[in-house]
Amino acid sequence: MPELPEVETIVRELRPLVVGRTIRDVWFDWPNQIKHPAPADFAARARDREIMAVERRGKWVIMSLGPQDAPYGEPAPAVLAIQVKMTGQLDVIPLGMPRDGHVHAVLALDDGNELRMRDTRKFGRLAVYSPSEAERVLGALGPEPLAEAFTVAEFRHLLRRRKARLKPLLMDQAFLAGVGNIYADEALWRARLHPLRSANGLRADQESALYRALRDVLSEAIEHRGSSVDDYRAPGGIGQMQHRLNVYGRTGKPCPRCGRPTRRMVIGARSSHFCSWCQRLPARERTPQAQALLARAE
DNA sequence: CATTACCTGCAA
DNA sequence: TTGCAGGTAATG
Repeated sequence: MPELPEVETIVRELRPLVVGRTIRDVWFDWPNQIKHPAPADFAARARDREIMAVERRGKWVIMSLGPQDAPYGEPAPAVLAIQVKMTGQLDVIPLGMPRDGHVHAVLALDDGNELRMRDTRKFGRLAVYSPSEAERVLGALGPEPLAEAFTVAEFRHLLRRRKARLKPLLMDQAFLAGVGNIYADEALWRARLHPLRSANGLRADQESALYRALRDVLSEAIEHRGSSVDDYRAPGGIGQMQHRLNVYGRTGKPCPRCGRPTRRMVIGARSSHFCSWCQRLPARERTPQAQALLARAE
């Protein structure tokens, strides 16, 4: 399930394969995956544009497209934005290679290759935006946790304005861009914080620990090309970070730090994994709702 | 703020 | 055959 490190890996591996190429044709067979503009207009908006750059913003793959050079094309640049969500895979391979039934979008490039998205569950989305539309959509995202400009002081400030539980808050893309279920659980484990803790109830040293934990785990995951737990695969193959996860998907297994069992509980309709000992919830934060959730933990 | 729809594959 | 997995948009 691609989060920041997985999308970063996809972007790095895609970049040398598509930058400088021009999109010559567009095909798709599942219009629901076209987020913008209307599916009927999508191909015309994307066609005959050069891919100038490939970047990541949160969990989005962002391709800057040059102006259309076709006779009646738009003289303005555009942005191709792709969300791979749960099961999307991007590949650049020779045009016309056999497709299985899960390839639902293909961009033909001018070098005889195609950029294809394979997506079993069809949650992935493709959009072509004008630069100002892209700015609006991406502007709704929170800060990039690995950006140099993202300091512990800023993180502290953001945490103190929110009373929400840490787990759903870390996954809120408007709060912080790019963190999903895996790395939220892993960062909380590293920082020894219970997922139900309130953001504005942390001590200063705990705020710093969480900042460091987030940056460390995301950087380490990028070094290992992401976690291939289900369908995630970058253009260069699967990642290796799944072997280095300490709590995610390890329900019942011993905590690598203290040996006590890893527990799993449902918070905001998503599973959370945490150490029953290292990440205790202070008595002060054991509200009736928290107690009820904890009672249902495995 | 919490829940549901979107989807399919696969485990129970 | 049911239900769960989960990122995000949409809805209550």
